[in-house]
Amino acid sequence: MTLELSMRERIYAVVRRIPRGRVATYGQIARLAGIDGHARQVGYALHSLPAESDVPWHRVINARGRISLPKGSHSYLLQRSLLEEEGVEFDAQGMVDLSRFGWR
DNA sequence: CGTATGACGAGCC
DNA sequence: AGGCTCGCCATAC
Repeated sequence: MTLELSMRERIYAVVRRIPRGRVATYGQIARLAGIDGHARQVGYALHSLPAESDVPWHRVINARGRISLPKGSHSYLLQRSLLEEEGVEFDAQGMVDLSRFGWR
């Protein structure tokens, strides 16, 4: 077995630690996974995640507190409803207050 | 192996 | 406020 987890596995491991009702940013995930500066790779890893994964991909949003998906797309709506089910609130502009819902 | 791509981010206009 | 540029760097092809 490999001594070093692949970048993807490290990313998933961190995302799995995000508690219910909280959100984290791509950059934050990269930092916690020990790959600071790889925010884009975090997005790439989540994008290629199988649908039946146990990774809570919906709890990851961008640094501006917004969902990084085309507004109105199927994925956007899914992510938003999953978060709202957990109690995360969105303002009129589809933005989440990271000071209230951000994972410390 | 070179080029394009992207669920990002910070900065500038 | 909103949009554009540029740096970033693993992946895809």
